[in-house]
Amino acid sequence: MAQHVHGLEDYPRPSVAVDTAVLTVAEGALCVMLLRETGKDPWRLPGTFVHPGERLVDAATRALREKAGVSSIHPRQLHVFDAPDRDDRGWVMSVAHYDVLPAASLASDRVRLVPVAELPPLVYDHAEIVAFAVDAVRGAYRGSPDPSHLLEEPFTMRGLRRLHEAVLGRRLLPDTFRRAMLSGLAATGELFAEGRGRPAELYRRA
Amino acid sequence: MAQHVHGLEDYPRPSVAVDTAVLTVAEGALCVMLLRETGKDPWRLPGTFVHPGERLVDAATRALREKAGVSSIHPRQLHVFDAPDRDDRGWVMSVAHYDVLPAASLASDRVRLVPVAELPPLVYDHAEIVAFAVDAVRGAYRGSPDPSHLLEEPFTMRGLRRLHEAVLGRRLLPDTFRRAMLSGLAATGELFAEGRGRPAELYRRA
DNA sequence: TGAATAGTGTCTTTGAGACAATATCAT
DNA sequence: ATGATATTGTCTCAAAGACACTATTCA
Repeated sequence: MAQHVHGLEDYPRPSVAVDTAVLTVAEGALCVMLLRETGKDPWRLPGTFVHPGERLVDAATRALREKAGVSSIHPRQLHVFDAPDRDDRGWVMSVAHYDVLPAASLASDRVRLVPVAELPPLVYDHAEIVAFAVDAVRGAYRGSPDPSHLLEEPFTMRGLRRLHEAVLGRRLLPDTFRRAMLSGLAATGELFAEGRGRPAELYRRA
Repeated sequence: MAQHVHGLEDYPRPSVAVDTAVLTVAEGALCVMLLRETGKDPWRLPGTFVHPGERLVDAATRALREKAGVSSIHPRQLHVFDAPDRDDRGWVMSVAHYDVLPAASLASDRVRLVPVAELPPLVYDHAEIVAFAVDAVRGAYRGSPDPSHLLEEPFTMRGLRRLHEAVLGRRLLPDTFRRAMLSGLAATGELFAEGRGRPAELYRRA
């Protein structure tokens, strides 16, 4: 990479960070993964500064692996938070990212899963980043069945509906939900019985 | 602003630029404002590096005023383009922005309005930025009447429809369009006659 | 059999899309 | 009157929402 070519050395540059809101569903609620450096710091999202030659998505992935022990992640860009005084360490822009992962892959003693409806105070503008991420994920779950692959296949219609109810934060009518999702599903023909009642058919994503 | 505090001085930093796609409607087509430094350079979007303490939106506004003579602009953030080799001068990220302005306010000998359907080759990834901007603007014009205030009030339903047809790049049915837009409009009660035919009612945005 | 759960039938409402009819003006 | 344009009526179709019904299983 050619550094210090004409036009680039004249400007002071900002530090560019990435911060990622990792969302999941745990105990029937949409949760965000938070961590804190020490026991008394406020909660924060995992983030890091971008290294030279690194893509933003790779920086976000690296931060999650190193700081939260999370792998197999594919962060997506949300928004740049650029208030000059947002970070008291200096001029730092944060490119917010988000991703959605199964809660099982977030098991670590370094992190805590917190329902997005009960957020504690977060550093800087991290609460705003969570709000952006929640909007993006809820939008995706309105239109298609489990776009983030939180469920293991195959799954029942009831399981899929419970997941969507957790993500959206509201109850869904079983019949309306079924008809909205069927076009994006493939029936396996297999059945799954759980306790009483008629067994449910098992589906995969189409 | 506190510079060189712990943790910030250790990392080489990228140059952060803003590039803005200014869209408008001219001669019945959605156009983007392009400029070039010299006569033989390829076409480009107006952009600049972000100055210390400056917000991205202010940098974009400054670039448009200085390089294209455009004022009264309110750029909105689209996406960060961060390929490490996207700019041959070095490590440069570009935060893409867009805005929509009346063609009359873009009159300048430094710029050219080009229909987005007939883009010439652009520098770097500027064609991709234009594509992002076109998607955003078309999405906004699908749902509500002239959200970017391109039309002077009051206007006729026909004028509004011609504008939306230009933005979306396809013909719209007069009656369907009218019914889709009426909820976002306020009828003035005044009429406007243009040549033959029944005079059209004049509307304002609701 | 009865309770519980899964799935379907169907009615209503809403809106898009499309075609046809009516209204109002210039010539 | 005739042509041109504006506006409304109405038909069809599809999808969401909601309620009621049928189907299948366990206790």
